[in-house]
Amino acid sequence: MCDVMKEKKEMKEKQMKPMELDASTEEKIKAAARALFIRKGYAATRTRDIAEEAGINLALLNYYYRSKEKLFDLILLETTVDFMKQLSVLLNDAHSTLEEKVERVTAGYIDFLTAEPHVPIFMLSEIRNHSGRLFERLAMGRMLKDSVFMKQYEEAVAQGRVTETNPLHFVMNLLSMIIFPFVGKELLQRLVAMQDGAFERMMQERKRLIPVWIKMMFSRNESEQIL
Amino acid sequence: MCDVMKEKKEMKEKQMKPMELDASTEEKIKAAARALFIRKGYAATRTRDIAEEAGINLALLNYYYRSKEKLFDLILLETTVDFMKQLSVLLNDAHSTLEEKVERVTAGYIDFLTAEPHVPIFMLSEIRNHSGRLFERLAMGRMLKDSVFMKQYEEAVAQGRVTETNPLHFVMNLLSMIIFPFVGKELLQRLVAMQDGAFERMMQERKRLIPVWIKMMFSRNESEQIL
DNA sequence: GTCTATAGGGGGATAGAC
DNA sequence: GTCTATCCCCCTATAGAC
Repeated sequence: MCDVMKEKKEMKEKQMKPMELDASTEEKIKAAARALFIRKGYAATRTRDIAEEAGINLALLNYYYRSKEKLFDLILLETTVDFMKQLSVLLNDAHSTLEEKVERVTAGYIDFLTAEPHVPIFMLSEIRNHSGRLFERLAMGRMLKDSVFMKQYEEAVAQGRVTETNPLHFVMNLLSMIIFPFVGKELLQRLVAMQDGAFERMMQERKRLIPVWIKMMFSRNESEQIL
Repeated sequence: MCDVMKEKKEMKEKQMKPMELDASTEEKIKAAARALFIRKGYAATRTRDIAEEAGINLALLNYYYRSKEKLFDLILLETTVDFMKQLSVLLNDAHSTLEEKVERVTAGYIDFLTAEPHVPIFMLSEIRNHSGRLFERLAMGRMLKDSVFMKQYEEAVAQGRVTETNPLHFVMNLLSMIIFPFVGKELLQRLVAMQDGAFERMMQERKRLIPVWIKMMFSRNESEQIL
């Protein structure tokens, strides 16, 4: 676990605060910071805005989180870990087939990104600047390699059910088709003239379509093409 | 044409500067600004850094471009227009087939993004904040709809050669598979343990693979599956 | 056109009262 | 724990000399 989260945890334990019904000041600050950082990025977010959004005073931000940067690191890390954990859980379900995993990853992330469309671009653009110190200890280097998904994929290749032997292309294509439309929404909506509702409807369609496309791309058994 | 570019053009014409072999001060500033804005974004880039990168004095930035924001608007607009024009030219070539267009878009953008990997995330994250005033006049709403590509796509649908009838899914999938790996590089490289050279090699592979995948996804004629 | 020097404002952080 | 007031640095922009 990294410094930021460790400090955070110790702080919590030391204070022994009881669970409250309405969010504690500490949580209100974090929620406000998360909303603003994710929407506008680190550099464009002012601590004064965070305080206002949280309905508290600026000084409290430093009281609880020491500095803007420490607060940001916490949020970037939590957001990324949550995002990866979601993927990890789905890829390591021992009771689902390869096809079912594709369906669940697709549906799960499309729902998540519909609710939180700014998360991927936030993660991807901020990791570029802050990754060095933050993600070294995360050790997700073997997350894909050691997954149940990977074992099933290798089986499918061995049995000749799948054509492409590099599983990274498979994962890349799956994540691309799921995530990119949300990242590129602004541009895609301008490329064609698209209403706001139309985009959301397309994304719901893609829950069904992406698994079919993936099967068409990688399955050797052509009779399985459903559409 | 928008204000930013118009002002720029008038400025140039008024001054009647002759073409020089080494870049003019004006161009040096713009080049430095482009490199920094694209790499770090608007808010995180300081005018002092731009001046230093350009090897000139800070005051000259304001002399030539009035303000940081005007300089930024110019660069965001130019970058976006260049990016879209590249696409527009390829999609409107009257002498290439649908399949050839897919191949050329793929190869063209993979080469471009290999050289300029930060461009898409820059465009996509900054358009979010600055789009309002900048892109209204660009009128790219009919760019796809009026293209040769679209006519060929509709023909292919009418002849039953293509399954998916919504061309936006087609374009979305193509652009997703091309662009997303560059946008998500940092995360993808951490998801698996990947060397630096490995990523570039995969992207070169994808020049060949993406057109094949697209054909598999959307072509009704299964015998065309080459791989 | 290009420089130095500086004005002017904004933003992160803290001191100290309550 | 929470507030007000304030410090101080840094950044953009400009005045004015050359």
